[in-house]
Amino acid sequence: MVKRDDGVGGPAAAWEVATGVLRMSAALVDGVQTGVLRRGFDDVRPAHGFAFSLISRGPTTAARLAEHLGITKQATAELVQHLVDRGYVERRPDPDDGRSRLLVLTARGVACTRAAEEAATETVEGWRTRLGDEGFAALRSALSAAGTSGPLRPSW
Amino acid sequence: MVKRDDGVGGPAAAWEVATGVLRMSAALVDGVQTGVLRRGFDDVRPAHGFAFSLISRGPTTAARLAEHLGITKQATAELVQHLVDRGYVERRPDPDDGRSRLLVLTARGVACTRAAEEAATETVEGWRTRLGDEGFAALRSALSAAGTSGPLRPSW
DNA sequence: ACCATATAGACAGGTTACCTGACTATTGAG
DNA sequence: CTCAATAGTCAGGTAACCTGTCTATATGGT
Repeated sequence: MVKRDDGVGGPAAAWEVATGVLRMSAALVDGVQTGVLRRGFDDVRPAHGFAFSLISRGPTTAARLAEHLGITKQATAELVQHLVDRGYVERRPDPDDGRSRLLVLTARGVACTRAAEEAATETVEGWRTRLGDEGFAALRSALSAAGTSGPLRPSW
Repeated sequence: MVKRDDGVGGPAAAWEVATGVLRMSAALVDGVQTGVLRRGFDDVRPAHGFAFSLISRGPTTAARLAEHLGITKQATAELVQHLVDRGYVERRPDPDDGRSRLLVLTARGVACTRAAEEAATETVEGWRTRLGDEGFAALRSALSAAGTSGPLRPSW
């Protein structure tokens, strides 16, 4: 008689899921990175993508971005400067608060964000091809049902 | 008539899966990190875990570890020194090759590896609780069917 | 047996992405 | 009107990576 390890539960299954998640995430990050590179953006790192994902939702401040990324204001200022220098982001005065400056994407920043979304979609569509519609739908609903929430940020 | 975006395919679904994978991976890394910390190991980073995962499979050399982690030999040497200094890893002469030294886990290294596995299992079991056995099994098989392969290493 | 080349690892030095701490300017509440 | 809180900057430090160079050992061709 087989043990339940071969079915649903047990540490072996947990470990398999853990490594699967890590591999899938690594494959996604890598796919986005190379896809963005292939589209001509060779001066952005994955961490910048997480910054884009906030800024593209509308003008933000460096302080909010720092909280979103989970890093200090100083590190954020450096990251923003990098993006400004390379023409992805623009700083403009905040009409409502003389201390802060609003961060907005330039046209190039929007293009890069779109490139990242396309690359992510490509990678994920590759999984859908392998899984079939049914398996893909199962993956999708499992991911959302697992309820891992919080801001999207680099993990290590 | 609803569009197929609400069913299986389309860019929206792809994006949802992408962010779900990233969030789940981040939650796992975080869960392992805090779980390992709670078990008394406060001087290891996630990257060390990927080193442990290779070394725990049997004695290795720094060169093989470098390739496994996808970093240079120099960075690997530094990482290994860190682990040796803190009593997780031991260097011993390679009987078959006078140039290389074999890396093996100490008792402390084994204990830390086990702590990481326990923490990972805890985190994954949390998902199983939310998903139910059926959803969890679906997640498991989707992850393995997606066929993302390659060595387990940090992605950014 | 010998030499050329490849490989394992160490040493020196540089880059960068983060950190802490101290500072200025502006806001907002009592 | 002051005073604490907040947005951002400046100065300096740390650690994890990098490239380039070196020695010692191994290996394959002549």
